[in-house]
Amino acid sequence: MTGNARPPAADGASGAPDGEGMARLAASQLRRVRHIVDAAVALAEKGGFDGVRLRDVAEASGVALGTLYKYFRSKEDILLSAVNEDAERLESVIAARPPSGGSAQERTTEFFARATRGFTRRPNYARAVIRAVASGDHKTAEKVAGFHLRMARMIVAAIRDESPDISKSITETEGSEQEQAIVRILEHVWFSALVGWGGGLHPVKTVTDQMRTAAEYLLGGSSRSPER
Amino acid sequence: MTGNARPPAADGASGAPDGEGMARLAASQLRRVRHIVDAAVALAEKGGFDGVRLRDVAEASGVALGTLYKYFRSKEDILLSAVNEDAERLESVIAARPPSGGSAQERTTEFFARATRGFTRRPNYARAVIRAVASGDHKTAEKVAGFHLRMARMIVAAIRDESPDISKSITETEGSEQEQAIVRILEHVWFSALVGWGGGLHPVKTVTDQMRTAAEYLLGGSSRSPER
DNA sequence: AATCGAATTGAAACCTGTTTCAATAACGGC
DNA sequence: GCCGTTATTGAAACAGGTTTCAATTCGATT
Repeated sequence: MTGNARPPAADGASGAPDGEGMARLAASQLRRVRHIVDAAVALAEKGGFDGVRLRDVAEASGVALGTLYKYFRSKEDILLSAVNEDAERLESVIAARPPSGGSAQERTTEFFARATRGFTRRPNYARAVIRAVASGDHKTAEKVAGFHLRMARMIVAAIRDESPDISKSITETEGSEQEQAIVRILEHVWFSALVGWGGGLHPVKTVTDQMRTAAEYLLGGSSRSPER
Repeated sequence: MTGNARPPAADGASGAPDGEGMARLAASQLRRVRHIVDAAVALAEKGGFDGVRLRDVAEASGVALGTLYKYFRSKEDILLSAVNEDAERLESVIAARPPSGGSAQERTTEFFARATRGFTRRPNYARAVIRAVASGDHKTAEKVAGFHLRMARMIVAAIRDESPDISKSITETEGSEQEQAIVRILEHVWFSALVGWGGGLHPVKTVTDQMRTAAEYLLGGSSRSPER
């Protein structure tokens, strides 16, 4: 009886590690995972979600399909790892040079403008990732939640005119009740607007415009009752 | 030379009709389309998106796979037809008994509460439909856009304390600039919150709660700068 | 160096969405 | 009722995500 590709479980990091759970892997394994994600991203940049053929990912990253499926639960899972790395990088960039606007509203608008620009700079990859996030797969909920938490941390920082605290690991939701409510809405609007962009409903500019509008309503000072 | 399943094109209603484009079909064809959608919905109620196996849909609705693909471009397309019918029905219900709250904020909150309740009453079906909407398929963008337009009409009606005008066909965006901006944000929040629910990130109650919060910020009178 | 368990491989199978196509049935106009 | 056109069927093929598994390799331990 030769070993199966599946670990004997019992360990929480078994099923399909990554993110924090990837820490306990040997160097050679980390290298494999890295290659897999890199290959998937490269293919996504060229051909979007459909361009990421797992057989190609496996070949390009020099592993067998079975190995790929040992580390990732699905195609979406790989792309979610990639977008989580993106978010990490974004947070570094934001921490190094936080939004500079004078008001919370301005800083938030600037933050989303920068995030959107950076993200949609590689449109095919962006669409692929959006589809992965939107797929609503329960198996990948953790990674999606992790992404949300990191985004929330950056948004709260922008509202407060602070730098996101990169050193802290992300476990809890950031901010006061009210801040959290605002942040959730902003995240919803951003995500949904990106889905609309990805689906061809509107151009990128619409995304940043709508984020500006949302920031006005949520963080701007003026009250309003809509006029026809 | 036997006829192919594909019409000779040249007509806008060719590729894959439905919605308005479905009007010019013969009665027997309408009946087929109806059976297809019904079968898909029934399967989705049982097994969600994955439960809708097109071979089963075809068999249950008594048509061949080729016929199914003559009327619909994809699995998502079928589910989008279903959700558009849902939206139509919802609009009838709303028109018959519009949200009764005293303020725009209250009516809007009530509207989304009713829409969410009705929608998530069949969780598997709802998740299937969410996934179809979120898939971001360019080929189905029209149906998604149509859904958005109808939702927008209902939301504008709720804000204005009117009944949605069912008689009017949906072509243009409703409402003033400002109303449209608010409506778009509300739609984004609703959609994204539903995606989160569908992906197991939070319970249904979170959806309605977040809609209430969004309505407060967007339609409530009080200005605010978030307190920590 | 021998050894044992875990990781990896390679190749095939499986499943389901999608496409294709020749044969057949249904329909509308004459 | 006949005819040409269009719709439908049935069955097969294709594509790519996912699973499976016996054989092999790797790595740490001794």
